[in-house]
Amino acid sequence: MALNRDALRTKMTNTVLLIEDEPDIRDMLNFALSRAGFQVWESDTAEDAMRKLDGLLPNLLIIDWMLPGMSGVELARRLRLDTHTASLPIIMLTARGEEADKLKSFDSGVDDYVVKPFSPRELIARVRALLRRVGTPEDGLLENSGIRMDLNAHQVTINGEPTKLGPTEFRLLELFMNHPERAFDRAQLLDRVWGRSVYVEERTVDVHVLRLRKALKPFGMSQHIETVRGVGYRFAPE
Amino acid sequence: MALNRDALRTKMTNTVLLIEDEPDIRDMLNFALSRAGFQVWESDTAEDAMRKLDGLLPNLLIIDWMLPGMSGVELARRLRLDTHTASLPIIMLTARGEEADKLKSFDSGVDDYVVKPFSPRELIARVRALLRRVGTPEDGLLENSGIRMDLNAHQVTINGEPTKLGPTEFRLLELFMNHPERAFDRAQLLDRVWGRSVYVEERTVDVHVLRLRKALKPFGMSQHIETVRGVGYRFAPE
DNA sequence: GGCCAATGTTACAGATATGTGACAACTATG
DNA sequence: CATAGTTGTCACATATCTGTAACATTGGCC
Repeated sequence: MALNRDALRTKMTNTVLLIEDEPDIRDMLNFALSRAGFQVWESDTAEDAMRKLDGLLPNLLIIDWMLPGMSGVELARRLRLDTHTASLPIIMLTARGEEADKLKSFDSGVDDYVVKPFSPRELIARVRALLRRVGTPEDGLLENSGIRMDLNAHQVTINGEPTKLGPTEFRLLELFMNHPERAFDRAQLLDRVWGRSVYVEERTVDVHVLRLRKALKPFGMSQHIETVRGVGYRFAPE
Repeated sequence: MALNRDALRTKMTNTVLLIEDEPDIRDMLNFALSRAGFQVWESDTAEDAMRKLDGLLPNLLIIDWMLPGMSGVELARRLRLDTHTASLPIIMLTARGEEADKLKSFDSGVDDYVVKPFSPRELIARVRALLRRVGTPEDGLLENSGIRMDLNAHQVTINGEPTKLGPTEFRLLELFMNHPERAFDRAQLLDRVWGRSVYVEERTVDVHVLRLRKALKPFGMSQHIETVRGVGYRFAPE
């Protein structure tokens, strides 16, 4: 848990795709969002937005209800149908305050709804609340050189194939993958994998490194655990 | 073995805990929520709510800003600090429309915010949107890998064949299927399946996992409940 | 090459964790 | 208040992990 908090804090900045045709509002929101630490992409039409969403996905969408061409609601509806974009958090922006609109909006799978005129600070608060709720997708995931550790599921997969690791080997690999390249001596490994209060022989580390290598061997990944002669061991990415 | 009555409260699909001191509003919301298919629990103070949350958790909280004694914001803040309740979705309800309040509210970890007077339909739409975002199924149907749970009917079918599960096994499977892949340790399972006010041995979890596996066995589904050695258990989809 | 220290490897016995069956107490319900 | 079902614990059986020591191999240095 404490780990997750840290992971969130150091997470790279969240990206927001802002889909709004009125330049004034777009600029104002871009300014406010940027100042709040978000990276902002802009689109002035639904069509342009869909093109942008073909590639790397943003963390959240802000969509204006009224857009030239395809409407915001229609865009939201379509995004929900596509598995690639289905789980993107969406906040809808609109000038109309009628309840029917809100309900239609929610029905199309929108996560939140803000009525113009609104305060940028409130919008940002809602953006933050939604991102907090969604969590960053790769949270709790360690990946490097085809080795993936899902810390929540407590599972390791190599090129998609699940692998079985003993508890100690799991923690050992976790440490290595958290600090790729870095070499640890045996004392450090004992400290960080076994814990401070336990006394075990330093050579025991060697045995567990061997066991970890054995587990990675069938996938041809054992060479990633390198020996640093006279020092200890390190994880070597591709 | 002093069992807390609260812990025995049966929980059906999509339970909402409504924390509101004004009887009129409470009744109105209870009516609207019930008609929308939610099971509603009520509290008229933050203190009572906290007591209720010691047992099995509802799916969502609706908290009034103004409460006698501990305020709604303070309650939200406290719930966020406790890992047991930290991830509960919260909607804050308030008569004040001032922006500062909203921001304070969001800062305390609230997911959404609705200003009185509001339309019950909008509130329900927001409840649904939030539950959808969190991953709670709206229709009370959980399905994965051929196992289907009807949370309303309290019934499990595997590939169409009905199965009988004890109450505890049912809640256990419900938790697992709500969080596929994720590994839970025994303390977490006790917390979330038994409720935190109950004290039972950790090994008791093992026995119920065994019983759950036995129930799934005739359908060849027992391998979906995986042991994570040194940690606990997890649900593994196909 | 020969030597030494560092590391790789194996085997194993003890320690831990988990699976399982039995049972008595408890609950709900009619 | 009797019955059928459920619950939590325990004791014992298995399965898996752990640390160590002994021996094998490697790498560097003279």
